[in-house]
Amino acid sequence: MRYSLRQLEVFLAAAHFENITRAAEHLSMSQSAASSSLRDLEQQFDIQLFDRVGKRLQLNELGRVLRPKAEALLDRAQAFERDLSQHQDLGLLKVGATLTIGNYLAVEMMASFMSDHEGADVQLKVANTEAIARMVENYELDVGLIEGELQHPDLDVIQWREDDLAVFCAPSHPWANKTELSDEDLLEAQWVVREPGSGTRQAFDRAMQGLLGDLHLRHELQHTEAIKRAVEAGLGIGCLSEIALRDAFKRGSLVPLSVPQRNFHRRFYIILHKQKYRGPGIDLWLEHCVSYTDS
Amino acid sequence: MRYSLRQLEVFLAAAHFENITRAAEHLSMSQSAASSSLRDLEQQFDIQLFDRVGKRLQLNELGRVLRPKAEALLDRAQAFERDLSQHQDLGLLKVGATLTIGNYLAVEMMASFMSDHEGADVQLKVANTEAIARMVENYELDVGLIEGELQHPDLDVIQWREDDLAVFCAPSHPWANKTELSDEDLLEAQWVVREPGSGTRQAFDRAMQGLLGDLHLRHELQHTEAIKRAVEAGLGIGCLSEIALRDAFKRGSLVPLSVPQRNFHRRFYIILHKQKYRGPGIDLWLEHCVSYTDS
DNA sequence: GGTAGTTAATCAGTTTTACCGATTATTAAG
DNA sequence: CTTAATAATCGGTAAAACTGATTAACTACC
Repeated sequence: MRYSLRQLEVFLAAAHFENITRAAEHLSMSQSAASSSLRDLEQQFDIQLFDRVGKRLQLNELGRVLRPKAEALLDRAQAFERDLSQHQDLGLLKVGATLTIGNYLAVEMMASFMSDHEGADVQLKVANTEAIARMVENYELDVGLIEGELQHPDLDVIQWREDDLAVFCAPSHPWANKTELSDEDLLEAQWVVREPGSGTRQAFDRAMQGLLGDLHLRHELQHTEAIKRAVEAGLGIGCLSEIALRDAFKRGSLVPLSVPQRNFHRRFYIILHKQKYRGPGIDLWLEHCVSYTDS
Repeated sequence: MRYSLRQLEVFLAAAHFENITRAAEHLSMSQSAASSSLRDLEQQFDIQLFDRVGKRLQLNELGRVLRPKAEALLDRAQAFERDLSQHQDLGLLKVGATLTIGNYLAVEMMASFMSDHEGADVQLKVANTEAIARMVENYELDVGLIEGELQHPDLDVIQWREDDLAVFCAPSHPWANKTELSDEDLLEAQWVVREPGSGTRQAFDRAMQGLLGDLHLRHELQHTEAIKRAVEAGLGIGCLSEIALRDAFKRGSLVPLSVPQRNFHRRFYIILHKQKYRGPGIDLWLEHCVSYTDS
């Protein structure tokens, strides 16, 4: 064996930071040790993993090819280390989710996952679809749960579950007892919706095709709870994922409105890096995602 | 990482022979080295992989559980070692090109390159000469294909192929059957040309030396196709690279005009970062550039 | 254009690790 | 009881990994 796991760690940290000094800090070693470790690795095989010009380190073609393989190998090595340690723990699972999923699904999923699997540890990161995808691509997250569609050569995108948006108003709103809204009603309404760029807004825009330019978008807010409170306060009617509204509907603090001629359906997706090693923790999480149904 | 690949090798050899001496021979090391290597591994994790009954080593329960995982890991490590030494893979090649080259040459070059070289992947970025040069300098692109001249201490600028601009008009234009344009004609004409800063415009300006201030530049457009449509519509006469006009001339939708006293010749260049590691992918691409002739 | 700040590489020196040869202890077989 | 086989251990050495300091090349800010 002409290389060591340590050299792999250095390589991957350097690839991640594109900076030897920070890589060394991250691995708790001196900058000179990291530098020579990387040099040794390259010399052993007479290759270059980085382009160097002055102070810059830039992962080159070969480095980009080798990185996923090294990442997978090191993940396996770490899984084996856990096996050796007998702490049959699954390791820390880093999950990313978009806002709606993170607030209304993922937190409970995390809780039930951790109670199902003694010793499991899940870390949740909430961000928008693009940020989640970037972090999964960059090995900063193990799994992503997203709303938006996505196409990426290095990522597996798995259809996960179905979701529907619901249009709703306050119980005191004049339409609270209306059986159905027509397109004319939609045009007349004062809307309180999520900001452009969010997955919920994308789905809303898609559902409103044809009317979009003529809607009265009175407020664009970044948080689902803020939208619910705004609608409760009578500022207009809203449109959010059903999962964010279930409690409010049950309590009666908000009232669903029927809009049968519009399609509010969408899908949630699970994303994973194709070349990442899927240890037992990830496998169990995927299983959990499939079997999980919120009660 | 609290263990080494070497320790894994020792563990596996010992598990195979159930005999440290043989295992040590097999790994070309002393018995004592093998013994302490195995002891270190067990001590690090405070585990026992073997039952020791007198002189005999017997793989125990835990050892039997861990052996297959260790085998799998070491196999992967060896596969990765092969990847490190052979690096036959071409990887993703990031190519930048200016507008004219990108639209009329590079796309077909990419396609034929990828069909010639199984497994090659080329990404194309279209931008102006300065932007391409900056990205090559910054290691964001592996190769640049540009029209403008360039002088840069960190970049290799290689002459690539010859190109000629052509002056042209609509078939319905009064000059469509004129054999030659004089300088007086050029001054009288209504011109539709590319915007300043573009490589095509640089070449045009150079060709028009001496007349430049007095030309009627009726329209300055950023896209070759827009210029062609403007000239077709009779808005004036144009000047673009022949490669952008070949189809239109063949179809007869535009007509070339002869301007023998002016030199419309120019060169295309390949640019590369001097200090960049030129892997097999880049080398193959350069070869492809030299040999490629559009049919 | 000069100056302070970053950064990767390098060097000299030290610590740690890996390894060897020799020895010892334990066991099984004769 | 002796002998052969073997794993563990010990002392010493060579290799490696690492550190701190320095250097050289670049960046960014005046």
